[in-house]
Formats: sequence, C-alpha cells, structure tokens
Amino acid sequence: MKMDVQQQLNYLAHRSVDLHSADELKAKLEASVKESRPLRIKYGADPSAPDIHLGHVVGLNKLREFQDCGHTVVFIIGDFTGMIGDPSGRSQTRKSLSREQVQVNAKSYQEQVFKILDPARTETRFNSEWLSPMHFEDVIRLSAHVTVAQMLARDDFSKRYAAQQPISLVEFLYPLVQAYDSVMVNADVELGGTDQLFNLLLGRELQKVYGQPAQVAMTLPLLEGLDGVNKMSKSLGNYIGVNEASREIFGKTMSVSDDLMWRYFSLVLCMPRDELSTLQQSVASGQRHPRDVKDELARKVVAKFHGETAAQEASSEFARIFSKNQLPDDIPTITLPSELVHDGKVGILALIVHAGLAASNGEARRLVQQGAVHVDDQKIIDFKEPIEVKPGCVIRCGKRGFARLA
RNA sequence: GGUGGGGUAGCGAAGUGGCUAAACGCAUCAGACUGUAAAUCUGACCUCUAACGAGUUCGAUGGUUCGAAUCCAUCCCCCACCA
Repeated sequence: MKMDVQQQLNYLAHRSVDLHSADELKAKLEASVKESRPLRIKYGADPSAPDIHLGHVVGLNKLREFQDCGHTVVFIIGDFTGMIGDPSGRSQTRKSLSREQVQVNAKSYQEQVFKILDPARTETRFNSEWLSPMHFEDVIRLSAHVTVAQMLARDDFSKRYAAQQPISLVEFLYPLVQAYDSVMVNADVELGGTDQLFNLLLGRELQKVYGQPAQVAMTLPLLEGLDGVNKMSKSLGNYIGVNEASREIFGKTMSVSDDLMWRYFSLVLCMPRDELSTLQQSVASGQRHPRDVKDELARKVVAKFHGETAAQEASSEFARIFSKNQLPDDIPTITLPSELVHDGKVGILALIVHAGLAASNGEARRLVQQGAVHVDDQKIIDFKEPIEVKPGCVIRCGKRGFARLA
C-alpha cells in the first residue's frame, strides 16, 4: 500500500483516542520515508491470559495498518512479568506462571495474533531477554529515574491512594518495566488501550533519559464487552475470543446490544467512518432491520477469524436454532448408566443432571417447573413422571442445552 | 511498633441472639414477548426430597445458650492511617 506521509498519518491516526503527538508521528514518518527505514511499532502482551479476544483485536487491527504502511511491529511478550505475577492478588489474570506455562501461552498467543498481523513484518521479543539478566542494582538505578509524584499522576493510582486503597509497590514497577522495554527495543511508536496512556508516556520519559528519541504514544478505545458496560476482559468473562468456535463467536456477537454494535463495526471490523454512518442511517430510517445488520456484523466477525464458509454456517445455524427453534447440527450423545433405568424408563431429573444440562437435581427440577425442558419436542410438565428411554430421542433444556440418547 | 476498619452465598453488600438459607444490587439460568443469546417484563437462583421436611452454610477452632452469621475466647488472613 503506497501512501504519502500525510495519507499515512490520516490513516494511522484514525480511531485513535490519544496521540502524543501527531507532529512527532509525522516527523517520524517523514524520516522513515527519507531513510527508507520502517518505524518500530511496539505492542506489549501479557502471556498470563493467552486468549486473544476482540478487545485485543482493536489494537492488533491498528498494528496491521502500520504494517500495511510498511512498518515493523515489535510484539513484546511479557514473559518476565508474567512469571512474577501480581502479588497483590487483585487481578485474577495475573497469577505467576511457570516458565513452561509461559512458553506454551506465548506460542498460542502468536498463533492467534497472526490471524491479524503479518508475520513477515513482525518481530517477536520476550522481555525476559533483557530483564532476567538484570541485577538488583540495575533495578534500583532504573527506579531512580522516576519519582513517586510522577507515579501518583496516574489516574487510577491517585484515585486509589485518595480512597485509601492498597497499591502494591510492584504496581509502580510494572509501568517502569514497560517503559524500559521501549528503551530496549528502540520503539518509535507504542500502542495501547486508553488505560495504558500513562505507561506509554512513561516510556517517552525513560527513553529521553537513555538518550533516545521519545516514542509516539497512541491509544485506542477500549472495547466494551458483552455486558455492554465494562471493557472486554477475560477476568470479567465478557469476552469473545478469536479462537472460539465460530458458532460461539456468532452467538456472542448477536448478544451485543443494538446500541453497542456500531462500536464493533468500527473497532473490530475497521469499517470506515462514512460507511458506518450510512449503515447507521439505514437502520435509523427503518430501511434496514437492526437484526439483519447485527447478523452481518456477526458474520463478518466470524469470517475474520474462521473464514467465509464458517460464517455462513454459523449464521444459518443460529437462525435455525433461535429464530426457527429447530435443532442444531451436532448434539452431544449421552449413554445412560443402567442403574438410572428402570423398566425402560428414566427419571427426568436424573437424566438432565446426567446429561450435564443441570448441576443438581434441584436445578433440574426448577428447569422443568419453568417449562424449559422438552423431550422430542414434547414439553415436560411433571418432573416426577419417568420418561421412556428411546434411542435417538432428543432432550432440550432451555434454548441452548441439547442432548441425544444413545 | 501503635491506632482504626474488615473477612457473609459466583461477585458486591445488608444483617449484630430466635420472625434468617440469610434483605438488596450485579452476574447467571429459565419463561413470556420479539428482531436475537438485543431491549423490556416475569420467575428462579446452597444440597437432598414428589411433598411435609431434613441436612450443610456467614474466615478457623472451641465455648456460652433451649437457640448463634449475630455473644465470649483463641487463632488465621486482609486493608488503611500514624510511627
């Protein structure tokens, strides 16, 4: 993709929230063209949560755009920090990991990341490379470059400090480590979510201390997760993972609220502004149905990670199950242990629990009482009535639970 | 080292001797409706039991009491502030 500097700048700055600064980025782009040297775009990943989800995709999309302009992505896997974890224990995703576990995670991370990034223009680095050999002396020298007041300038630190909430010393160290990573890889630009702004700016400060030109800090919006409120994250369980089955991705995307789906179009699919507003208008005017637009969104999201065919299948499967109330393609088959069967019949509660459709008899009973359970399309009303064991008959539990008797 | 505040169901948070298997909110699940796993409304939401009911829960262990999440003792853990 050939673009002049101004075009690159417009293209790259699109969708960003913070950019420190556009002028510096422009200067770097100019220098890049002049010296025909690709810029080094840094992006850090936490290997303790190896599932890449749509929240990460927002950043990866932008990285890909940099690559399409000829620049190099420096993908840093924070294996060193991952092995240390977060001893404050606030964050479930920051458990300390073994070296082996980090390796495994890192590998799966790369596989997922290259669904979007171009491997040929990606340099993967592990930060243990330069952090492991450091002596405590080095750490102390490094931390001497930053003051507590600087740290407290970070929004969430100052808030927590004011609210008398705990702040672990390690939490002060992490931004410093991240900033040091920038120094070690000679980053020209660092990308992150808006919650990373402080860390990105600290990288600039530290690079100056080390006599390097300061990196450009660019932040991108945080994508709201399935709850529609909080940012998408693994620990909140409101995420859509790129490695999930296509029907899962499709269904979860369909559960995004009507209001929020535009952000998915923009941030996940990189739909250009004008195209997006045309689409929005067509829905507002009643020309297009929100459901159909969301179906299009879900198809495109699935296609992005699993291809066009899988997307079509997921869409028709979804329509079949939820719109037409029919059965899915593959239903797990269960075999009943003989002790559950008496005179060719089985208690419905035992059956549901055995099939894994309910966690306990009590839950199974509730499901029946609420009219959620069907056997071969026949609603079960009485949970005391045993049902006949017929091979191949289908138990349906709510909208999403299915099992077939062997 | 000192002072103060805490540990209640998946999470948050009430409850300070019986009416408490424990309010409320969130999350979850189901039903209705629909345009969908949106939105809205309704219901359920420790385990066992067809049900009456029973059994295990409120950081841990002992104790007081007819009766404890609630009182007492000891212990464990967390947090903030002041040094």
